[in-house]
Amino acid sequence: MKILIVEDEYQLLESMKAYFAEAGTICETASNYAMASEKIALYDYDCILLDLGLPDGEGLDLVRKIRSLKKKDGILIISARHSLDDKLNGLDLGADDYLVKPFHLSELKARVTAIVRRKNFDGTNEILFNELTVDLSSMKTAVNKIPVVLTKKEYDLLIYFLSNKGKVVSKNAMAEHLWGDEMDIADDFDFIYTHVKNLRKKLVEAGALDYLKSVYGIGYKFG
Amino acid sequence: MKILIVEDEYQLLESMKAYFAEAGTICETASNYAMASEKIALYDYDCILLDLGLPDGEGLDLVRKIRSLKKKDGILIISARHSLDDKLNGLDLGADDYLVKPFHLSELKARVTAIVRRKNFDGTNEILFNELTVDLSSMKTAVNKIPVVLTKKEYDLLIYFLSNKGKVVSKNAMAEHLWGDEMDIADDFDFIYTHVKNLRKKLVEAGALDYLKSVYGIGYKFG
DNA sequence: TAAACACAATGAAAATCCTGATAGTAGAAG
DNA sequence: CTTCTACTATCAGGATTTTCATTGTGTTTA
Repeated sequence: MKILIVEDEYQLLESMKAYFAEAGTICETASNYAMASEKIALYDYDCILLDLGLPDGEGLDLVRKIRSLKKKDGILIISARHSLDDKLNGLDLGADDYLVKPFHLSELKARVTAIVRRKNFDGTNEILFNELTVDLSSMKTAVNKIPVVLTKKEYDLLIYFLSNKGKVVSKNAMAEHLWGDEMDIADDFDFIYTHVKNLRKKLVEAGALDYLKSVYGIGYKFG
Repeated sequence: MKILIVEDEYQLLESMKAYFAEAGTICETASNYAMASEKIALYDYDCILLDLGLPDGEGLDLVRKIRSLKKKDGILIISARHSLDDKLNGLDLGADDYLVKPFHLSELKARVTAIVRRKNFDGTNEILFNELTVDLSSMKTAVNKIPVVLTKKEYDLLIYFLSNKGKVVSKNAMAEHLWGDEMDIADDFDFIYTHVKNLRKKLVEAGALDYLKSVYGIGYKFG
């Protein structure tokens, strides 16, 4: 999972980042309107955590912008303002949820998880695909009800494939989502092959069909 | 693969037929209860797509009939009715899945594929053509019982030719079937020649006759 | 019929992908 | 702190897929 945190208070930004990173989420950050705007235009995120009180621009404009770009990133608005107006405005413009400062990091995470879950999988916390089952809340995977133990990367990979079922995903996009922008796009993606191989092997050995087709020169297509 | 489509709406019937035929599936059709009943009694299908709203009989009776004949055809019920009763009834009587109108053809196809896959899970599903044998469940090919090792594309190609035996297949259709949406608009089919060549070579070297005729300006004809 | 053209087949080479072995790393356990 | 273990990354090989250049074959036209 990959999120963008837009927040100008340095301390808070760092805590949020640390909290999510701890849980294995790829975090990118922006501390002002301009940076946020740029990153949003360039990348896709599972969820954008957006503080409305930015120094150089109106946060709600970002919401408008994201939706006008037809992007499907989840949006969680964070604000110190208690005004009902802002909240309604945000939701009207297409934000998915709203959180008022101060808040507990655990609540923040719960809401982000909820948004991502809703966005990708219709609110159920289980993904079903033929003989394959993935329980998002417990992060357990199974083939025909028989548990399969996946590593973090394998699990992330599987989730990514499942949430892009039927679509061709490029290795660039995969790297982008699973490793964030620490990784140079021009690098080669040998390590992806290995994770794909391991994931495939575990699923097939557990009795699943191999739904993953490689698309020569581009990436993969699942389902 | 061979399916029977039972549907009284002419337009829908034709679209479904076209969609499956394009993918190399053999399609037979019936537009009323009587025709369906007759075909079902006479032939075996991998899957029967059954619309419940027939003019001259109750579709669920067909399900009952198929099962009482101990036939193992897969059954996918299609209906405009949302009622849970119908769904449960159908599944109780032995249907394999249920689809409510309106639906996307892609979903229909996915469900049919799933049914057929389930049905053939441990049964050996073999295609036989003279000295040629293809085991679909294990994806193994043989000439006169002697195994021939094919690559994925070669295998796909062979299956496509076999399921369109006797018919002329265009290179466009081949590309569509073997590469689908993974490939952008293809203006160049050079790679098909290569795969055809490799497949031919392997089969002929294994002792099979060359059943593949090229059709100038269009594509190929197998058998 | 011969020439001109379009399509098909071929072999070789390049690009990409898969696999197994191996080494580095981080966290858990002792 | 050290060892153990599981995970991730890297690498080299071989396999697969695609591209390319060339040659061969069928079709049309003069």
